[in-house]
Amino acid sequence: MNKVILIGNLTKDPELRYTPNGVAVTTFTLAINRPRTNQAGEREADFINIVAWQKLADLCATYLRKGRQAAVEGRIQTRSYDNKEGKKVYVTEVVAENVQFLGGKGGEGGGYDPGFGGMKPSGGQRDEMDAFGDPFANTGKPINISDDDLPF
Amino acid sequence: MNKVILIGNLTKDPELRYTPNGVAVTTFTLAINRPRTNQAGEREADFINIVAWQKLADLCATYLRKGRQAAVEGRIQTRSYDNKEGKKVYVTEVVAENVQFLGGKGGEGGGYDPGFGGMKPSGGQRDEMDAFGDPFANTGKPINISDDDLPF
Amino acid sequence: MNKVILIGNLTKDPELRYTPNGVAVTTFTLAINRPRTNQAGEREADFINIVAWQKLADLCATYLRKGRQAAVEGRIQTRSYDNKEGKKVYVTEVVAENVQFLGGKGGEGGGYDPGFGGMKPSGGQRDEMDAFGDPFANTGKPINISDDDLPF
Amino acid sequence: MNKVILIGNLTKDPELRYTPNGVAVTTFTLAINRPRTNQAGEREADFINIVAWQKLADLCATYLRKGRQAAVEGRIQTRSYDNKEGKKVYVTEVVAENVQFLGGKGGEGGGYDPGFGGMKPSGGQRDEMDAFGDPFANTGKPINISDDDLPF
DNA sequence: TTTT
DNA sequence: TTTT
Repeated sequence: MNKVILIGNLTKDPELRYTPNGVAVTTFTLAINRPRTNQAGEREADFINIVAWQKLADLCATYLRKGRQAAVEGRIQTRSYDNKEGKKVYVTEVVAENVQFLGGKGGEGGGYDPGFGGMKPSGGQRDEMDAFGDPFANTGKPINISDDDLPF
Repeated sequence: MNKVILIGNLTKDPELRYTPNGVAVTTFTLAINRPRTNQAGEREADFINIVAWQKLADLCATYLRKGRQAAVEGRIQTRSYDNKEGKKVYVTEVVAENVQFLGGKGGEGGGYDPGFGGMKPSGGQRDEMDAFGDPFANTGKPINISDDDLPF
Repeated sequence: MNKVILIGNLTKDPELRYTPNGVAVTTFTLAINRPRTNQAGEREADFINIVAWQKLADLCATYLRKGRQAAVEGRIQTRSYDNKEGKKVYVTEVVAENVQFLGGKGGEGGGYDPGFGGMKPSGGQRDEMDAFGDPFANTGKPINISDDDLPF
Repeated sequence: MNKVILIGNLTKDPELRYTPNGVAVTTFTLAINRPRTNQAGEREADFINIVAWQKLADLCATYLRKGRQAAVEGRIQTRSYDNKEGKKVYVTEVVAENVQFLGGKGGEGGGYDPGFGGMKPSGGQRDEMDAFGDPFANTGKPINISDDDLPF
């Protein structure tokens, strides 16, 4: 059993990308305020990285924005990848299995314009992107997720 | 809301240590098998680091051993600390709020002998340890947990 | 382990009452829409009864209203009581341990006026109520909760 | 969101039955000890009814027995049916989505012999049972579950 | 109607 | 007896 349930607010707009095989992945971070203040009397938060795949990736990219509140059900996942120095980096994140969009404290709200990074490639576009060598090139920010990481 | 529920098996014996102020902390890792095999047809597991504090730290150190099965209820926590190169390292772990010891696939079972590293310092011993300069010295393995990290 | 996490909307205003000993209890029902339609193609909901005690009872009575959305963390409880025909009635409900008030799709919103039923009795008032014979009399709707049911 | 996670022990052997259309349903009750004693100093337990369907119903009927320990993940469901006096009866139960069989404190253990009530009807047998008028007749204990209650 |  |  590996169950996680979180309610928090997005620290930034979600980022939708595609694996080399064209599978949609969106990532975002939830800020969750701790119930108690720390010893210095300050409110702290945990910042938890979330990964959503496929149809759920599309929904998150469409409906979530910075500041919005969401409930995420999923599981904790540990991965490792080799960074540019060839050193193994260990990552812990939550793979979303279900996301509920809540009323939220707002964010800048408004329409949905994912820009280029969020554009869902059709089959043709996807091929072109693959030809590009780097399917993550559209955002400039690799997330070190490959098709080996597909959780299905 | 930040809720985690895990059932898994310990990868190693738990490690009980003390903060400079003498607060008990035990850490261990749960291996949780993924329900599905990956694309190569292999069974994979997630390895999740758990931290327990105070009385729960003592219980975990007493009753858990490598291979034993446990159910952990807690919350995900993100921390950062500066490593020896002065670089910020980000850590994600689960702070246990409740642990249930399950029948488990065994482990080597048997008595409880934590050795020196697991010895609970009395007030006097604790003072001596503090005088030692490094309360983590007893294990030789700092876990980069300080009294600032107390979750209570 | 007995953990429940729910997000839903209140079917009615919460009801705040007091046990004979003057302990605050509030009850309400969450409607939670099922993810899938049934075989007839209709959307269905589950209606789950929640009980909150003491300070949490007060908070729920203050901040929740019909239609508002809330996240409830708690545990399932089974109780039985004898109805007026002397027959044992079995009840399953969720005892709230934590409630988060979400933005919600509205409700009629607005100010907080619990009326008499929600008035927290001071010590003196409480005595008078006890003298009344039935501490639930203020609502006219006994909920068959006694001081034996206190979960603490 | 409607999530339940339980770890408890079966009060009796599970009961496997079939809907009129031949869908497997197994029901059992988990006893979950409360963490604290009540005001009289006694240990109490909650008794929670679980329903599993289809393949999971078969697995539960095969692997669970009175006394065995199990972890159940699922959701709370409310149903109503009309009893023999034509009165609406409200039922709250947990629909299992995943069940993990734990080591458990035993039960009488041993082989698997479901007897007649647990016999999975082949297509032909199922037809005969349907012809019987009451698919629940094999146990003599209707559970008031019909094909309308299928959660899929 | 209850389990360890 | 039900909510959005």
